[in-house]
Amino acid sequence: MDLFWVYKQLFARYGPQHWWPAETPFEVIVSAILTQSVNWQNVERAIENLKQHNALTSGRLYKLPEEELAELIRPAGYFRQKAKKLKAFINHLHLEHNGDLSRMLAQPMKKLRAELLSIWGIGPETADSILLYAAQKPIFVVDAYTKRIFSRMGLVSSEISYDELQRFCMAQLPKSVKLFNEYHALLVRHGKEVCRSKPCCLRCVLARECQFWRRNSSALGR
DNA sequence: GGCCAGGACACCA
DNA sequence: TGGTGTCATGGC
Repeated sequence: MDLFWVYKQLFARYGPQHWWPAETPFEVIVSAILTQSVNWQNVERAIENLKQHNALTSGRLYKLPEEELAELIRPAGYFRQKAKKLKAFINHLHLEHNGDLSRMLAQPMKKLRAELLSIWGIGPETADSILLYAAQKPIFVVDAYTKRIFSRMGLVSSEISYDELQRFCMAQLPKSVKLFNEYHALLVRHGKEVCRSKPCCLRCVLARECQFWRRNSSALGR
């Protein structure tokens, strides 16, 4: 079994996901930070608050006091921490790139990734989401769903690190922005919808490839 | 009322 | 390098 086969199954089942659900690269970055460990619906409320207060531009966020920002993003959870994280990013953008996001995102992928990871509050997944969905760089975004689905299928250990899983995925897929965009979105869709509980394989399009299904197929009535 | 959601960081050994 | 606690809201 290869990862491209898995992709084709997911795409056949769910179709295009049209990610990232945001209107501008800046909105991608803000929502990528807001969505850390939180339901997307909560992020949408926070984004809506920012829009209503006309605060969803780097210039406006730069001037907005951290306490006010925290109140606006309260629905997204961890709102004090996330206000700090957003401020850390905005301050970096203004200090290092004079507020010019396009210039920042135009850098080579490796350099930009290192720069993003150096900003407080941006870890590997957030950095890669920004690289892929805001900067259109060909990098595979790993998240909890990726690890859960692939380890449940027996492809990797559930103990695998972020970097190892990313290398595993990128080693067997063409380096395509379009593919990586859709693949990550499909894994999230599948993870949310089906592969949440352990005996997911009763409804899972990947059932026959899934180690859990193979171990329990008789008990599952197949 | 408990559990979980599209993580990251601080602190410790 | 790895384990644990912390950050916090909202839906089910």
